[in-house]
Amino acid sequence: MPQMKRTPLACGAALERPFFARPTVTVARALLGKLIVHGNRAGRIVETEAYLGIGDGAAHSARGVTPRTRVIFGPPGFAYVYMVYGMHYCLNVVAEQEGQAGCVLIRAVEPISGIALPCNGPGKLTRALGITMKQNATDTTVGPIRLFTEDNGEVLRIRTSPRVGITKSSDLPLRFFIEGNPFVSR
DNA sequence: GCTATGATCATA
DNA sequence: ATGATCATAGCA
Repeated sequence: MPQMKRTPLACGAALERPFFARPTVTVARALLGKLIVHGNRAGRIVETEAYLGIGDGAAHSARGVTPRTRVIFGPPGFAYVYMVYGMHYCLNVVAEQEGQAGCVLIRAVEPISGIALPCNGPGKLTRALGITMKQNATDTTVGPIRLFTEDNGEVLRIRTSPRVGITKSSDLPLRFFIEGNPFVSR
């Protein structure tokens, strides 16, 4: 614990709509190091994955609008939550302009406050933050899940790799994480 | 209606 | 490597 000293909680500005209205990969990288807050629980995003639209076989949005994927085609900055394997929830943040598919899976966060469970995996972090389908399709700029910059001009070392746990389009380098961070998954 | 398939995780 | 467990999507 002593070796990972950080400024107490330099919570900066809330992320606004234009932050999310950018290419999905840009948003996926930009979300690293940002703070995510739900109720009294807060963490720092250390690992993300980009899921594109048509053409990305691994993305839920690959085959167009369905009841489930509707939010991914909606306004940027909204939360897309879904259940995987019948027992875990995954949290995404919608990117791109409204009408364009694209979202960013939050894969791991570093606990900052109010967190009592491991956060090094997409299913674990939703559990630790108390996120369920109730938060699906909520607006992160005004809703229960909020995102903030962390005001400590630290320059992040970002690494890239293929996405985890998928079978289609598994060669694309769309996973991003903070190099050396101990809270990255696996 | 029926079935296959997971953007996972814990256990062994 | 395997099992838990269920919403979604595609098809009949």
